[in-house]
Amino acid sequence: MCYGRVVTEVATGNAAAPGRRERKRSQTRADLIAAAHHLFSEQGFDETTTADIAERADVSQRTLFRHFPSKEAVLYGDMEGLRHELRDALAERPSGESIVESLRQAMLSLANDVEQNRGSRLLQGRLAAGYPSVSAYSRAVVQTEWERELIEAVALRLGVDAASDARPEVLAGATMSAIRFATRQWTTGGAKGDYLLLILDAMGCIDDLGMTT
Amino acid sequence: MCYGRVVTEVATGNAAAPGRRERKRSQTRADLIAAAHHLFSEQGFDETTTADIAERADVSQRTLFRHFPSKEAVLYGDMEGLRHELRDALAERPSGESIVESLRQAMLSLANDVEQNRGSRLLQGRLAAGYPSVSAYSRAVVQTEWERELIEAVALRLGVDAASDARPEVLAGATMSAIRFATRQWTTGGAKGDYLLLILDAMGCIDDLGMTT
DNA sequence: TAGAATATGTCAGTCGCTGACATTTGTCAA
DNA sequence: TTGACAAATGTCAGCGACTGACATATTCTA
Repeated sequence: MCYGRVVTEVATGNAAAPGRRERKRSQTRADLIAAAHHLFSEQGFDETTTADIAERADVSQRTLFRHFPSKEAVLYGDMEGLRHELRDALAERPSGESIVESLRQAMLSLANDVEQNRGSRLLQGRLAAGYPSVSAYSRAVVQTEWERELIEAVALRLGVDAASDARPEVLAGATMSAIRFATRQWTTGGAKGDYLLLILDAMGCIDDLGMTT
Repeated sequence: MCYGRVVTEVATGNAAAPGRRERKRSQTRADLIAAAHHLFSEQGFDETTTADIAERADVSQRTLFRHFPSKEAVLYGDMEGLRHELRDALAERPSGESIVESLRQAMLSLANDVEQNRGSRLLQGRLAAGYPSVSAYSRAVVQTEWERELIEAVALRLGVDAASDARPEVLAGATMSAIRFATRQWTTGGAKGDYLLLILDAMGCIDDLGMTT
């Protein structure tokens, strides 16, 4: 069940003037996210119903599901741009650079995002640690999307087909594991440490995975 | 939501005589799995309701949810032992062996299982490819359980704490990616090829991940 | 064989999520 | 400005996964 897609109808070419309609739309979207984050952090994820969220955002429950395909999607609703940032960051790396180094540099996007959205990211991390359904969504949807970006970027750089060559997927998998590890450390540590440092540290072992004892 | 646990109440110490009650219990469990697999392969996953499954297994819907915590869990209900097989296989490897080699050898368990349950594994693979909810469950529950086994085994062998040292998690992540890649190849190829060979092939690149271009 | 333990059925109910239809609101051209 | 079209929203009814509670039946054990 769950996790269905919602057609987000992104800007129709003209990225300059959003217009009142689009402005209102993204406002209710932001309201829903804010309402959800507030309630989740106050009462917990399972303990908050989608009706509660809609109520607090002052829209109907039906409207919530027009903006988000699932309750979990509202929680992660403020991570939209991150995927593209990741993609762009990867695309901008010089092709002369080693791939692992490119991946490392791309992690700056993540670190940047975490720094600018501390509260939200911490909430997401804590809920993922405490609620199986949130953890499942994070793994199965959010992280899988990022992984796909990594895979495609690596495949492009290696000049191979990701469907027939395992290397992109395996390298991306190792990187995602490093991200998970770092994120967990950051979350359980109360978001005090330097996220970027944690990631780079975790990624350090990729260079000599094969040599592991 | 979903994916809650069910207390499976495994054998009460005495592994010899299951007794009629336990026999009946595991029989209805098997019936449910068989019914589900049949209906899933005939009509698809989303198109089959838990009421349908219960009906076909000739039990009440409530009973289904006493045996399995979710519809997805019924689909993967015949994968119980695999996790422990994996663990045992890993525990039995000599500590002198390189860890990657141990992981490779442990993959024999998976390959064995796939060989002995072709139909079921192929169905699971196809449904995971076709239904987001199945794919999500596979990633978030099944694969995550396996990964945890790998992590613990590697941590033990390295003599490090998996909570503070990233290497076990990163190596396990790379391995899981190789498994995913191999499984996808096997599934889309119609389950014709040698699964073990596909896994070993995919794992081949782990040795020199850091050197990638 | 009595009594405890467990498995099952039944029923009512919650909650996530969706389709259908009517209403409002923003947009854009005449 | 107005009038028509498109998109956003509200309302309502309903499906389906999943759960708690209680009664009943079956199995185990002393």
